[in-house]
Amino acid sequence: MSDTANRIVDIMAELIQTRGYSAVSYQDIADAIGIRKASIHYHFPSKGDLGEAVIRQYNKSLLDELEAVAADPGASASDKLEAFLEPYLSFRGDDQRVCLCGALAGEFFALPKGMQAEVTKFFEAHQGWLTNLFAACKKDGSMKMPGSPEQTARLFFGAMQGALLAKRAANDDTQIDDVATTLRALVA
Amino acid sequence: MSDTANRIVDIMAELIQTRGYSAVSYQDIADAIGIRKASIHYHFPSKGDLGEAVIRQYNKSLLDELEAVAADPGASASDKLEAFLEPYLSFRGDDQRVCLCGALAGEFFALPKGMQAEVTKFFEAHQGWLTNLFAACKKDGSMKMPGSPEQTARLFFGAMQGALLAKRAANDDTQIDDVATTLRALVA
DNA sequence: GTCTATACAAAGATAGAC
DNA sequence: GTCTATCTTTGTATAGAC
Repeated sequence: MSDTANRIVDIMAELIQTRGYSAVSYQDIADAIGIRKASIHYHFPSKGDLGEAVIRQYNKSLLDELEAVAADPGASASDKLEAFLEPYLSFRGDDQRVCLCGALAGEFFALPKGMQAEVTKFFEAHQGWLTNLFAACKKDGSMKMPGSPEQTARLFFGAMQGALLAKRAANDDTQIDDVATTLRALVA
Repeated sequence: MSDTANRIVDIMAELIQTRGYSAVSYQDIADAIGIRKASIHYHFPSKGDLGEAVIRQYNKSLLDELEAVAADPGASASDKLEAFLEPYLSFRGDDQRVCLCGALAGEFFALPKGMQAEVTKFFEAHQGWLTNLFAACKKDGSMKMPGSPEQTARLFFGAMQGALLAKRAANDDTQIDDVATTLRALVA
């Protein structure tokens, strides 16, 4: 992908994470990176094409991390849990973004089908990763947990997604740490 | 509020809950209830006015329920928790909606300031209600809990908001029950 | 690859008749 | 209160010069 295409994807991701997909226009992107609207269409013919590219890059970036930790024999169960939490914790501070796919999930049926499919992948992949982690922990007894591996995965995933929304809507930075701390204690 | 105004608010709520605020137009509403765009402007001069009215009605409807249960001397702590969970559980089935304010939180900075303020109120009121519930339970020992009353409130609230998004994005109805079941077990 | 120019549809909103 | 008609701006997208 060209340098310009990368800049377009990056700024689009940021704009979606702050305002949502429907509210972002090619004009917004053009203004942000100092080119013309028509140039964006050269790289991404339709807005849906761009949206898909944004989600795919986001998914890949996060999943690469998770898979690397999962495959690391030196990483403890706790290390792996922290690897899951880390991206959410990174939204602390005055960051106005939420999870890309969390934002998109809120306007799900306004999205083109191709984007919907990518959002679905994100949810399934992250919940699946957590389920695998907790299933392994259940086997070797390295973590207690409040329900089945899948139930626990869903609780953890949903709680962090919700915490991001709450942090921003209630303008309270401590939301993320509060939920992360409580989740850690549940399996400690 | 007139009958037409009520119908406008109701359909707008449903459209926001399925597609988000930015993706809904006056034309969509007009088509849905069989009137003309201009008629909507008579009742709600601007889209932001309508958005605010929608959130206010949503907030009032849910908070009235919660406050009634909180004030009911015959309601146990468990009854009160169920009253909190009930609106989330109602999204099970083939309902394509999520929580109105959960959807709006995802596109927070695309909203007019007046709407942002109403969304903030929702988050603070519901987390506050839960915090009060758990604080009372801590005093009388009627529930165990995994953290402080406020931390527990944030966990419960975020987890249910996240569960709604996950249910729809992953197209898996069991998400909501799984999370609700796990939460109940945490304080049982 | 980026630009100017433009097409075309849809958006939010207002004026004024009924 | 609802309508038709219209305004103005913005949206996505394409054509074609450079």
